[in-house]
Amino acid sequence: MQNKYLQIYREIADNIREGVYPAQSKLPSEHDLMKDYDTSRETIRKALNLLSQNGFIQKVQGKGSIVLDAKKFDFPISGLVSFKELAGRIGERHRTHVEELELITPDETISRTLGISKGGKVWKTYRVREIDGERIILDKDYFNQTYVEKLTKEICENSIYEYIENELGMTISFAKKEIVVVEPTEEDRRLLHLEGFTNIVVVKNFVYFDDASLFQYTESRHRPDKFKFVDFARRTHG
Amino acid sequence: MQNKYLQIYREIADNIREGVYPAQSKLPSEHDLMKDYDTSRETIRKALNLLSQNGFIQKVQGKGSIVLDAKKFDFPISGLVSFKELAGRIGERHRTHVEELELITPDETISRTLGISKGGKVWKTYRVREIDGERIILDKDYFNQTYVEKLTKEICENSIYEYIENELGMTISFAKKEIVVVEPTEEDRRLLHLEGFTNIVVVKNFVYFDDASLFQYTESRHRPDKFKFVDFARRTHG
DNA sequence: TTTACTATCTTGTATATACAAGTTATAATA
DNA sequence: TATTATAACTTGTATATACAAGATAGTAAA
Repeated sequence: MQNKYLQIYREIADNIREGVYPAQSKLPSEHDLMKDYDTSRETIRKALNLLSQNGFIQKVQGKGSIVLDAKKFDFPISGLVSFKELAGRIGERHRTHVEELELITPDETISRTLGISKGGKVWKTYRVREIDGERIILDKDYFNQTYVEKLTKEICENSIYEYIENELGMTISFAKKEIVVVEPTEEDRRLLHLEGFTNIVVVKNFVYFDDASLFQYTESRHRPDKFKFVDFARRTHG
Repeated sequence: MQNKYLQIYREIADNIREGVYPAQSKLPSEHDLMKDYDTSRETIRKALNLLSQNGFIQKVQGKGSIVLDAKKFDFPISGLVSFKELAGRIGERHRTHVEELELITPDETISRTLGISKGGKVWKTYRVREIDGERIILDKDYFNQTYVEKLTKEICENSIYEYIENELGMTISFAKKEIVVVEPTEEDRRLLHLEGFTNIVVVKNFVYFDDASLFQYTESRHRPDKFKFVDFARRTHG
């Protein structure tokens, strides 16, 4: 048995996704949910606040919790999900080609970004994501070897995040992302199908564990016509 | 006097931005903050959770709250801020050209996106954002007249959000965003400086009030070389 | 009919308590 | 010395209470 409030969050989130609570309708009141789940109001409120943060509902004082349109969930790359999780969601035919995999002594740039000390090593892997026969995304990943000791081609073909979380037992927690548009390099042109494209979308990812240690830097290089980023943002007042 | 927890949040956030709590250091424990702010632990925890959500700190059970690198705050367009707020932050010389402003009967597409009923009207405005003498962004805004009755050139040149929040007294609450890359239209080429660019970054914004009513649809069209989007994402487990 | 009030329902804020669980430093033990 | 156990300190979860504040429906008064 786990967290009560997380369980309630997931149950209500599923209900919203499945249309049990349709968009524009209202959730039961906190008082009613208390009785439904046999718990305290604060626990219900924790679950509702999670739903609000993640764009499922909008709480209005005095009225209730309004269900928002959950189209949010054909999200391509917002949030922090692995390509495998993503591909599973969109349900397309996809393949991953591991183009490079080696343990390197990092150059100045990578050393600084990942905070590698003298003599420290880094796992580097280039992976091309193919969807419906087209090579669309080039993922350039760098892992601090202090945290990820060994990588294999099999792990890279499946899911590195799955390996890290399930095998190594680490908890991936948060990331800072940066999206820019640049001209493709020779490398991009060699590895991706870029005929006729003069720009490429670069998503830089700095990924951290639970304890705020930075373990991964990734550059995800997308063909512009297949790129889409969806986000949910709340306005902070003051 | 306002919210205690919001005040505490802002005070600690400012302290982090100003380096009073440097990156990688730890905040005082919840117990100590309780005493500092003469409040209860739950109130402190509300403030800390806000800081965590917004990428200021990482909480680690048993250890404390680790301060993260607050570079987050040279953000160009993540979150939900107006161009005026943004430009104020980056402190560059900017100008806004109001290219179009009229009350229209919306076409099918706009009607459907904004949920306009028969006979309903929409304020449409095109604004070009000039930074350091270059016309870089084209903002195409559509406002449901039900919520925004009247717009003037002066309001559009200053800040529509400021007008809505301060004059109309409405609370802008959240938005769904979508980022894609497309080929520029003739209109883009006419209004922006696009010599040599074959792509344009389109940020679609669906903006909602407090009570979950959709009042604005915006297409922000950016010259790709000047575009940058920064985001902070937490991984949701399960 | 219209207006104003009131009771009631909703969510928001602040506080207090209890215990669970993870971390760390210290002291006791082998 | 090295290991183990303990105590103290940290954050996490769950509960209960009280009151504030916004929304709504019904009632009473003008």
